[in-house]
Order: sequence, then structure tokens, then C-alpha cells
Amino acid sequence: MEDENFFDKVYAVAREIPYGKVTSYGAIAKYLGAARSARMVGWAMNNSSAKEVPAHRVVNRVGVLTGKHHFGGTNLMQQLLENEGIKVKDNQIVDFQKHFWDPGKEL
DNA sequence: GAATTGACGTTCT
DNA sequence: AAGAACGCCAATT
Repeated sequence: MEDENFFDKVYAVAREIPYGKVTSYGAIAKYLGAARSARMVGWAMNNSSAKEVPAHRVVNRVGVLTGKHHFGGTNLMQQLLENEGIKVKDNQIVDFQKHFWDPGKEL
């Protein structure tokens, strides 16, 4: 049922990220009330393979595609972001704050 | 069963 | 101000 585990919450929020928007692990973690558990958010994304979660819209607080290596080992993640209108430079999102989507503020 | 690692971020020194 | 250490919980080895 609604076993709201930390993981499931992360999946729920990540899946609610609108098109052309991005968020950070800490933002989601903080929204869930566990700002210091940002690692769990990333760990959840690792398991995102079990869920259809747009993990490519989730980056670290700096806007760097830290987990691009988990997308297949290529620039797939960057391509996906650019496909949504987000500019990426050297694995780093341009105007990250501009495309930033805060779950606690928007949701 | 125990120890180490892991898509990060905060806090202390 | 900059750098280093810690914390969080789960999964893997």
C-alpha cells in the first residue's frame, strides 16, 4: 500500500519533475525532511532502474551530472537534458538555478 | 554477519 | 574564507 519509504518518496517527487526542469538530490532530501540523507536520494536513483524515473533531471547541488556514468557510460544524460532545452556544459548545467525546480516550493 | 562503498550535503575546525 | 570530517541508510562484497 502506501508504504511511504524514503525511496518511494524520492521516486514520487522525481517523477513529478516538469519538463525542462531539474532538481538536486539535497532539494528532494530536504523536502522529505532528511537534508543530510542526500546520499539516499542518489542511492534511490540508482535503483531508479526498477522505476521509470527521469533521473537525468536530478543532479547534485552544483548542477553537475554526477551520475551520468550510470546512464550507459555515454553522454546520454547530457543529450536528454539538452533535448529538453537545458544547456549543459562540461557535465554541468548552464543556468542551473534558472532551471531549478524546488519540490517544497513548487509542489 | 561484518566491513566497505555509494548519483551528496551539511557542519565543524 | 577554505579545507577536512562526518552523517544518513541501504546495498554489495
